[in-house]
Amino acid sequence: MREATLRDVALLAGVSPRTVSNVVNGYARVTEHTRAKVERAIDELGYRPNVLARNLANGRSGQIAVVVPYLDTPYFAELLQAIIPRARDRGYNVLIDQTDGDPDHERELIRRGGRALLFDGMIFSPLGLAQDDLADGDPELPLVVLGERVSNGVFDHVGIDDVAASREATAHLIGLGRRRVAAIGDQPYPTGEAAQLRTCGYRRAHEDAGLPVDESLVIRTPRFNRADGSGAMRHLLDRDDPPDAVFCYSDLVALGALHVVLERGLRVPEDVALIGYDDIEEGRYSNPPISTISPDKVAIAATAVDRVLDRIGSEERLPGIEVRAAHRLIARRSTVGRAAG
Amino acid sequence: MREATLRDVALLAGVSPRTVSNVVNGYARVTEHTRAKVERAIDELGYRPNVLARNLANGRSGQIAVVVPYLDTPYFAELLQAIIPRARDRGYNVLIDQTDGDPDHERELIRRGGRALLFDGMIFSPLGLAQDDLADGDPELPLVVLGERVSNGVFDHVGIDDVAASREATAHLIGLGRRRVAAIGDQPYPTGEAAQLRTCGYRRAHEDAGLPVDESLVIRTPRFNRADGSGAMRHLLDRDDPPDAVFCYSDLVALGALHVVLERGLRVPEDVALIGYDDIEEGRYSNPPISTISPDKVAIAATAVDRVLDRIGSEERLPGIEVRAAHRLIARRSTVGRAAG
DNA sequence: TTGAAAGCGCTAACAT
DNA sequence: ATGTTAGCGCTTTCAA
Repeated sequence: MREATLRDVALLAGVSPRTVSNVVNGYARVTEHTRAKVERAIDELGYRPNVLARNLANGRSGQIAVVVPYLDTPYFAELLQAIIPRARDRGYNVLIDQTDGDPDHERELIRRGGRALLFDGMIFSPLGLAQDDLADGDPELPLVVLGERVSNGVFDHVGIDDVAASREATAHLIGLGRRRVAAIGDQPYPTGEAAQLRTCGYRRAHEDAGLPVDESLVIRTPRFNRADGSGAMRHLLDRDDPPDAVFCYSDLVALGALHVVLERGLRVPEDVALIGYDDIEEGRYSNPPISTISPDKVAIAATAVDRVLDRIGSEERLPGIEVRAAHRLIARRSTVGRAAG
Repeated sequence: MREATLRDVALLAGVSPRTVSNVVNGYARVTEHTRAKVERAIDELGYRPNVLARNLANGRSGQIAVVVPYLDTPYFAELLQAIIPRARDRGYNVLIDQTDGDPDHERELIRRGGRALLFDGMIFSPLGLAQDDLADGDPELPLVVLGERVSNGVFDHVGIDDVAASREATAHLIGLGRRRVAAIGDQPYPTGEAAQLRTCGYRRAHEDAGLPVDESLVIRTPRFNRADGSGAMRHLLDRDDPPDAVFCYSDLVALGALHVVLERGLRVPEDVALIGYDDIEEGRYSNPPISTISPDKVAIAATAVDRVLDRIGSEERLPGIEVRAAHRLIARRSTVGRAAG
């Protein structure tokens, strides 16, 4: 049997479609009597509004896109887990896209190529695109950028203070008496902005302590994953003068590095102390658990969702704002040893 | 400026909307000449079809829902990473939903409550719903169920042979000379079907080897996560007669268990051998890496997507089929020690 | 092969 | 407070 339409309900209840619409959407005031009649008709027919028709009439899809480089990166998975319910609470569905860091794919998305109108706004964690590329996006698209970029006044940006956090992480290692602190995860201009900010914080911490930076201890990696961490760590341990501590630009990098250090029969943190970034659950269960920079993911998710929906709901084009979420350093056994319990 | 519509293109090209539609969709035959004219007009106006309108006219959303209990479970994240591109290749978007294993939420989804018509089909990994509950779903909804269930002839089911895989995993431990093999992850009827199949395989392996099952070594856990693995392992190690090997019903459980074993100063695999299930990347980087049952995730994803889209495309209601994907046992250091390299 | 026109089911401006 | 009605932009039947 055909699905009941709003019109069917109106006919059965003996009112106009307009009134049914009012009841369904909670608009305007409707007499208690009328409302009851309409609701009875809705139940009787098992009426469910057709989202597709509503979308067309509204010119809105009721969906936001969340674009991340990799879905199986725990940090993004944890972030998504916070974003989805937040959006749902506000009546929005989330469309997830992974780009694999492909610049063309990313560019197409912010231009709303292809699937135009499928989403009303976007939360975007760019990887392959440089700051300037973001300017080419569809200026009508309500956009919140996650991560390390700096807002250019057009879109919003939500993230933690990467320089400060990296400085703290590095200072933590130096404060533990380490003198040869390596960094794994630097990336070249122009796309590796997140990485560059972290390297900047790493340098600042050295300056603060009056220590020189041994440039050969700053290792570049293509991504922030376990394999990159392992590879870089192997390289570092093959040296005649290996580091006694490493600041890793993600927890995955730290876990990859940890794997290699233990494999070589070295001890963590006695021989090499390790600190990561992101505070993913996996880092709390590794052996030893890894110290890390913990960004307030729930705040980041909530802010990003609220802001993109505000933009969608607003008539005027809102100016881009910059939001800094909180972060804190969590010291675990990979830096402080048994002292961390 | 307003977005160009199909009508605008038709006007400019001097043809009817019908013809433009034919060109855009590659339908029917269109004269080379007409097509060229239309295409020129499309370029000139920067015309992009309005997906919302198309959806309404077609009565299709062009989206499939993928419903998983938890997005931040690496197994699901890895599966999704395979599902999304496959669906995209076939012109479909993926809508991701997480249920937290909430039975009501799951029930609502398979009934297409609320957001009816938002998706044309669904790939569903149930957790809170029992086999019988699935029968209440909207029978019109093209549905592919993932995991352990058995198809009831209405929907499709894609998964590996859990009993066989669990039997292999347990046999692997027994074959290594272990005699007190525990199992972590059993769950009670009626919802814990996946778990029960694994327990069944565990028992079979004992029968095969002529060993009795010590029922007190079969530990129930609410979920399959790290914390459950840790808790259960603590419980087992507190006994006077702890096990010398553990079959864990997921890699996360195994990682949680591993954490506890090492924390107590015991050795893996010398004191306790551990094997997991799912072959998530994390298990390859733990120390030691964990042995596991590796399901063919790419095949599972591809089969599920293809099947649900076939159902969507088909006029008649297809009968439910049962698809078994391949799996294999991967022996790593958590069971075979240094021998695994 | 192409045109004309009737929906798809809902929203909202306008009217009462 | 409720009814009337004209779209939203596309697809597709029916005619030509």
